[in-house]
Amino acid sequence: MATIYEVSELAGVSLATVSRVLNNSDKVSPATRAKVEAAMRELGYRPNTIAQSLASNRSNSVGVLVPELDGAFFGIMLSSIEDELRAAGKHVIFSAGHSDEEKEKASIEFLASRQCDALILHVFAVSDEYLGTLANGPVPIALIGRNLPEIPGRCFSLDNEEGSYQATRALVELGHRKVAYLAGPLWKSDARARFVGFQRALAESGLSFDQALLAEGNYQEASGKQGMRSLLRAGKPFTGLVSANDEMAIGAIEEVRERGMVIPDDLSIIGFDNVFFTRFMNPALSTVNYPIDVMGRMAARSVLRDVYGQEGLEIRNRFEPALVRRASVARHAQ
Amino acid sequence: MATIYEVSELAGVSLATVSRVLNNSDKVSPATRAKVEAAMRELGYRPNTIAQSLASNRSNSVGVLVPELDGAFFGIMLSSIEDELRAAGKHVIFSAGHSDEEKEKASIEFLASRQCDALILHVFAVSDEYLGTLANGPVPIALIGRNLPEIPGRCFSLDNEEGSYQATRALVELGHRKVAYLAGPLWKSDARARFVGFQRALAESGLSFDQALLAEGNYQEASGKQGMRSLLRAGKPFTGLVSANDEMAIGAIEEVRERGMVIPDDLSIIGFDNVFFTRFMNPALSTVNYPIDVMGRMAARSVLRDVYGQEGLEIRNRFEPALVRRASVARHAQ
DNA sequence: GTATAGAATGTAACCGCTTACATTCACTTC
DNA sequence: GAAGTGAATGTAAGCGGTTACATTCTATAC
Repeated sequence: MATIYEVSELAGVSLATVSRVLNNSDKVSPATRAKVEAAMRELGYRPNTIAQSLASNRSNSVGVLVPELDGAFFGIMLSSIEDELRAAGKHVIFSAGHSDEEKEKASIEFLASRQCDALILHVFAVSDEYLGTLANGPVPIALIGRNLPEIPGRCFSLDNEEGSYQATRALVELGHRKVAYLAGPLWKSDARARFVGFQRALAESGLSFDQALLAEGNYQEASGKQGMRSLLRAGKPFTGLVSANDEMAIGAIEEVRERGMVIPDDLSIIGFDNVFFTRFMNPALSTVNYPIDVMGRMAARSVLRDVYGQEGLEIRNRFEPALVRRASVARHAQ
Repeated sequence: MATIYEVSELAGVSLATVSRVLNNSDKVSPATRAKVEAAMRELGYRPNTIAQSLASNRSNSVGVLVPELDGAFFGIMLSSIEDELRAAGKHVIFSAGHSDEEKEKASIEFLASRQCDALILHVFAVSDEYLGTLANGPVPIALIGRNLPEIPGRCFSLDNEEGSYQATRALVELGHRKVAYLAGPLWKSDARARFVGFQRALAESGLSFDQALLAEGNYQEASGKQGMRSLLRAGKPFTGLVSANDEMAIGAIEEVRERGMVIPDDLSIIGFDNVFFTRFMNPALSTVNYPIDVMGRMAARSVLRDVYGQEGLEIRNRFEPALVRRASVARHAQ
């Protein structure tokens, strides 16, 4: 691989001049620029990004941490982040935190040790305090699905409470008076917010919340199935179910089916997140849309703006959920 | 951030010695090693990976190119690759090729310009010739879902023909005599192989292949729906459908449903790939398992072995598909 | 014609590490 | 006791760029 030195030789200029045309900065006369570019072409020269990084103290890489690399939900986000950053000539290093505090910290360590210029994190397990000190450290961070007062401009979140409020309202308006709730892990802030929205909708409709109609899961399919089993076993009748996310809703549906109940005739179900395969289900699952793709894109833009000094980027920080009505809910005959 | 120089000062040794304990190579006396380690700890020293890369001419990063970053299928692969490589202290740079020749080439260019030590590619659009010259270039590549004679040890593939052969046989054995085929884009080698397996199973069962029962799609949902529409419109009756992948099968199912037909009573359907949500469908989709996760892992290991000199890794190159029987197929009453 | 300013280009130090080679030093060996 | 040996450590030259500062050159003003 040719180096900048060889290019300078061939073009008959100094290293500095070649570097200047490379960074098309400063003033280089059109004539020398042309000479240098010709030399680069002739040698098939491509800058060594590692050397550039070392000299400029900028790696042009941003680290992205998500709970899981697979999974319907995060793939979308990864995709939009990569798309946006790649277009700006930056590259992305991904890592998975597996919703475990130690693993999340280890991954952050790992990414930081990789000289990332910035980190985009979708984490739950680490504390606000930890994130606070991290945010005050040398490498800037952006947060998806979480708010940190220290860096309001680089936090991107959805109004989770509003989302399940809408979902619950939809069920109530269809005549459901007994509505169960399948909660996410309540130590996670978003799971709590979603639960609050559910309760608020109930209260506003003059319905009381019944502890026996609550089950807590971990956002995964199996826990949804198990949650539904415990709800049914409790014996309190209900005609609607609001699930804190789509995956648990799927688990719940499996359980319901195994008992010979049919959806939505015997039970109306509504999920949250609008992961892509909810459309494919039969009946298609009603859910609440979570615009994770644009949120990822916005986070990417915020680092483009704050870290790389790019200007004129359109950025939004707060997002509104939107109800997606499909066949898994039906009117309840009073 | 502390540098190796400060560590050497504090420990009272030379730069080289610090570097030696860092790479725990060579012989360093236990005493000096301890001194150095203490100094590193005291300074909170962490090596600058960029500088290491520049000096050692090794970036410790491997580039991974997939058609799409989102999507049920590739997420699994990304996940296992990251897992395996991360455990070895390497990091992964992902990029998407979008099954487009120019974009795939651009992504490969991009990854190579990032000084990746190796590339793991899941590509279709670029030619064998292009891959051949790439493989002879300076950066080693590994291929998933494709074979290149130049690098047999770093190609990882599934016997696609066998997979659809099995799927088709399964339908035939259930009494289906009229079986339609929803092909992938036939310019892709795997789509062709799958189609061949279908034809072979038919021939072996003494059934003739009817051109009117063939539709070609692009592996995406919408094309499956459209393919099914054209099959139905053609008017030739059939009781079974083999789809070249699961996503198209989903599209086909939508179309079928809209016409009031029920699966599997009116039509038995079988897909290919066993993407995770096939389980969630109702009825659950029969399919052919594609062990993309272990294939990704194996590709990662092959670069660990060939590029980073790691030994004792268990590696397999060829994989066998396996039929997954679920509720979307039923016996056809003769 | 000389002084002077500003644009274009060059010089060289540095980024933080690796590594070939040189040096030191404590033991053996005869 | 001199010479030889090998392990531990040090020296210094890169790796391929960036960039502050110095230098050269040209055009303008007087």
